[in-house]
Amino acid sequence: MIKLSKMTDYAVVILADMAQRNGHLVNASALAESTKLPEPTVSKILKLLTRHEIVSSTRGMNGGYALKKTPEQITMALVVKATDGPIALTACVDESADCCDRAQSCSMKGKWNPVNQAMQSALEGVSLKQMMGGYNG
Amino acid sequence: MIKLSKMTDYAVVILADMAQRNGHLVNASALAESTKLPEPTVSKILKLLTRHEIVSSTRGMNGGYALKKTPEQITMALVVKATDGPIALTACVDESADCCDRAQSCSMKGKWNPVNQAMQSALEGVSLKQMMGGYNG
DNA sequence: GTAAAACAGGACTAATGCAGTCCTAATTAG
DNA sequence: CTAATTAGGACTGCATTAGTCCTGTTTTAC
Repeated sequence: MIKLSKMTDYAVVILADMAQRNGHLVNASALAESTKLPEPTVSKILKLLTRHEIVSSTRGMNGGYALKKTPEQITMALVVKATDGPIALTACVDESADCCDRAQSCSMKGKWNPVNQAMQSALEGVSLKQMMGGYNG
Repeated sequence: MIKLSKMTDYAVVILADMAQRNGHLVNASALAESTKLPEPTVSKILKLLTRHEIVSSTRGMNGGYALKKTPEQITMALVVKATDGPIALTACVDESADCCDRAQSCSMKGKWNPVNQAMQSALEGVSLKQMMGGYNG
């Protein structure tokens, strides 16, 4: 089964939780407790989300995290990119790519683009807000 | 990176090769040579494709494989299902699913459906023929 | 009828990648 | 200066996947 990593799954749960907090700072351990996920894992994910500017972080005592975008602006494409890396179903994303050791003979070289793009569009079409639909804390 | 398995990748290469042969039977070892892929692997993939009725097989001496559908009819969704199993980005495909050990507390339970469906549509929208575009053996 | 060619199915092994944890450094409030 | 908190990265163990191989079944040729 094509699947996204648990990291992405967790990231969505964490972001949904943060979205309930109206921009207030929350630290990693509070989020871990609230989501029932292990703290080191939550921490790791928050770092990834921070690097990709989906959440903002504040260091030091009384520091923590907050959403940097609205739930409408946070698409699954963004989250997947942050936790799983670039969205592409194969390494062969363009004609020139050194996709595999069979590149010379591979007749499919560069032909995966339509699939990768369809995939990316699909993920851009779903926002955090949509995924939270019906949820009322 | 979200990615499909190498099996799916190989499957497309194999199917594209078969599509060049105008319905003639080809055996596994000939396909292995033609695609430069290892024979046992090619064989394994052909068995999967046969079970999912994408190719037909003929046993016995002078047996082999042939496409059972036209390149237009063979969508990426079909191929992925044959080689990777059901198309779903998470195990949490519906409200009732016993998706994980945190099902009770998971606020995202059942919310992945839009993403899974968007994904499936994306893969159904790309056919083998499209991927072979521009290829002239 | 026997042997050879080819597919069917499944068991096994090795390697890869990911989840998860932990440690050290940097930053800020008090 | 000390405590709280994030930043970054290294390390380990587990799970999944790729890949191979073996045994059985079917069909054709002689």
